[in-house]
Amino acid sequence: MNGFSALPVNSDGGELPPGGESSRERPGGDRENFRGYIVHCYADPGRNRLYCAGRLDDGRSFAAVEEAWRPSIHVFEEDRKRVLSSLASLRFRESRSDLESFTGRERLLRLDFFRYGDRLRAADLLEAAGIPSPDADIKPAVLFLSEKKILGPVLIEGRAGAGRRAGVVILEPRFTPCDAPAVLPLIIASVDIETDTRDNSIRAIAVVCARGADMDSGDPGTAGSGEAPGGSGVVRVRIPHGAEASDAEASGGEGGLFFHEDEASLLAAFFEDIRRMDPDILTGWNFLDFDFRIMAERCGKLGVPFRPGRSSDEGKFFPGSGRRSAAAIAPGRQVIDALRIVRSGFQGSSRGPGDFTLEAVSRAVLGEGKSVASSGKNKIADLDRLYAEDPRLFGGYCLRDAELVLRILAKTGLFTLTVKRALLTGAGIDKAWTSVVSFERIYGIELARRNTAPPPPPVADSVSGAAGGTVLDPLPGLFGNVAVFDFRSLYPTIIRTFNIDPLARARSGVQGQDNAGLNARAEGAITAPNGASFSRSPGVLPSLIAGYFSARRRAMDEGDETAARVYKILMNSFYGVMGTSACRYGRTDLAGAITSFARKWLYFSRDWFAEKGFNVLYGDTDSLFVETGFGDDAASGDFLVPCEKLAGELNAFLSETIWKEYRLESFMELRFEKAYRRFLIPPLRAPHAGAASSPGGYEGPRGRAKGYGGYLINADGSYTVEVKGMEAVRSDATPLARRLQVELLELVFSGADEDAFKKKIRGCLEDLRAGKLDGELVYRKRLSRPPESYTSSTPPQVKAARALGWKGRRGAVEFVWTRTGAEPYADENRVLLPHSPLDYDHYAGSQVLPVALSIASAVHWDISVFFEGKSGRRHTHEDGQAEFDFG
DNA sequence: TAGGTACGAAAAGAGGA
DNA sequence: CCTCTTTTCGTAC
Repeated sequence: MNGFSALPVNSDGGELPPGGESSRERPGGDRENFRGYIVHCYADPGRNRLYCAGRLDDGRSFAAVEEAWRPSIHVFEEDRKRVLSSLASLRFRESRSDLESFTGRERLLRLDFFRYGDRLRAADLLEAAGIPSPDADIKPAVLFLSEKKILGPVLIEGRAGAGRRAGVVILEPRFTPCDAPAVLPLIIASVDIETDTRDNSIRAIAVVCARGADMDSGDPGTAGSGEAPGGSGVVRVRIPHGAEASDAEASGGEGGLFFHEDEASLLAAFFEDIRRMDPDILTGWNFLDFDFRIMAERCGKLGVPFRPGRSSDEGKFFPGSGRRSAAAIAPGRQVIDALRIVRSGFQGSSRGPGDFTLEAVSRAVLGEGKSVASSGKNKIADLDRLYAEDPRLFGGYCLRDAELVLRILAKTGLFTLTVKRALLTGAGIDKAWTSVVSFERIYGIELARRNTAPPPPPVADSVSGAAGGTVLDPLPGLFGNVAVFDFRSLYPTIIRTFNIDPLARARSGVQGQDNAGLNARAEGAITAPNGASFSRSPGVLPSLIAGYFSARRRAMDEGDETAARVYKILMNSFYGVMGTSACRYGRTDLAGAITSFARKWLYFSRDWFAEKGFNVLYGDTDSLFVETGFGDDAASGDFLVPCEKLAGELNAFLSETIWKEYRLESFMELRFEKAYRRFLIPPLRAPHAGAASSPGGYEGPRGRAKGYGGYLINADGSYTVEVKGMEAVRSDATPLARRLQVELLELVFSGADEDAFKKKIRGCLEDLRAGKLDGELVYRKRLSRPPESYTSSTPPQVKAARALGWKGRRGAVEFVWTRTGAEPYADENRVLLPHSPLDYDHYAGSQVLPVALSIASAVHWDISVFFEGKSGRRHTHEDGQAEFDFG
């Protein structure tokens, strides 16, 4: 069987003998057409087939059984001998592939396997032998979907029969990708379990279902009204020991509440609930790491089949380790953690809740807390008591928590956003937020369209260290009437303009540094400032981005904010994945090409403004802060016309330059963003910041990069203090420092004099020492690891966490600074703890005076009076700038 | 199973006087 | 006691 065969194998593998139980009797009637969305596609190696499960547009669920397709692996023809000897023990058919290799230079062989298990073994053997392959590491189900160019929505033609665990079973399916309907008729189930913390046994399970259509924040009839989407739910409670079984059972069934004598029957009944509700998505708060895991464990212990999925195959839980996060599989459905989605959703946009407990997020998002007010140990004690005394109410709380999760996902719009993103990338709903998987799925499909194989995965950790964004030297001081310009979607427009793309790089005719000498002969290639070269034939990424830009424009015209946001987030993720070896398309010089172009054009723009006589005060990656020279009488509108004119002139010059230098059409666009009446860049706070000198002579103190304050001119003529990077926006500064910084900036910006400024500081220091500000002195800081793992030093937050007895636990800790150092402020139940007397010297020296000094020095006011007579000592630099230390 | 780099501040810790 | 380096966190883009 092995050996080269000239016989082409068609992409359906139709000529191969069907695997598995091919002779099994086949139910189902005539061939029909269906339209739906694939929720989960996975291989069943034991039966040698693939399952695609999901939801049809008509609302029925389906499971399609693909038995004809056979998994393959591609290898390079030059490795043929080694391949054949490595895989001698396996059955496969070898043929010349009709795919082009990624570089376009090698020939590829295609190995078709009769059994999924053989393909798995082959992939392992190839890897062990160090033989590269474009696709051996990719799961068959992913290859199948890529090959068929399926992102999720599909037309299916096949023979239908009724299913036991899915609405329709489709046999001998043929798949064709199609457009998504306006709203997918998905069903989402939120699950919450309550356990006995002593043995992790389950006391109650609640499940609430909702239709995806009711999860859209844009629909005020459901989510906006405060009603739980969907509404109907079931909660099952195990009868507590000592409770009157008959009493409890008497209320069974009412309001979806059921009682069970034992945990096993409770679990079995829960899986029956899931089967009956037949959701496409299972979720919950911290669902993967807690609820799903516990259910899997308890089922194993009690001998109950763990069947959260659409097939009789059991679900699986893979615990996370190291960087790897936990994974949960419920065959035919998606498992997502609402906590993770909410966390990632708050990252980019507005400031989220302080922590991500269900209670805190409910309060922040829905404006209400959970039913059980306490947390931590009190919560456990309260729940224990409640369970023993009133199991019905206990079940009610459990159900309510499950409902809260759905309402949070609906209210924030995060469910809709997640589904839209999944639809766009083809990554499942569970992977919708992972940049690498999304990118690889999109790119894989585009390569399939071009009949091109992916590149072999990069060697681990080989990709890193490309230069990042460019920061222009900040000029410290207080300035007036500053215009802020920024490049719209800088990295995506650079990718589009300069054809920066993995495939275009591979096809540039020049490969990396080893062939750098060929650069001059690479006619027609585009060479980035970092030396990377790109073919001029349109790359995959630039085309994708062009498409996304126009789709985004359409979405905005139609008022679909969510869709517009999805396109933007997706485009912005492209740069990041190209800078990591976690992505098979990632290469250091790809990321470097983008940032080197960004640097070049940022400098270009800065110089253009400078030549026009403008003072460029600062800039970071894609922005420029320019002194306009306008007077304080210039209204918001007075900035608009001249600043947009400037941006327009620069854009024209930029286009002209890019055409002259590269013969390329520019998609870059500098825009006038906003104007500040006052703009303050503080000097560096670090010691010796002002002492630096260069051969050219003495240079003043450096300004602080990534930290500034501005007095934003609003359209109505009012002002807003905006702060970036400094204490006022840092969560690890005390509320005192945050408030004081904004107030001092407001003073300076609104024209107060030095005396008023000093008066404010004096008042603050006096109030501080009088104990009037004790409520604003609590630090809050996260521990990225459990306290016991800090060995090289003991930072204050770790000291406080240890005092709280934290073990194996991460998260935010609140502490105050006392005469004996950091001490915890409150316990897990938010009960205040006793602590030593507060160290006001510390707060004065670390929270009040640094904030005051950085603003004062930018304005050249001398506030040294506040440092004398304290524990600090005064030093004087050559330029007379004062600097202070504290003992 | 996993987006990136640039930057600043504060405190602890190391080493020297 | 001082200076210098390392560790850690949080942020800008």
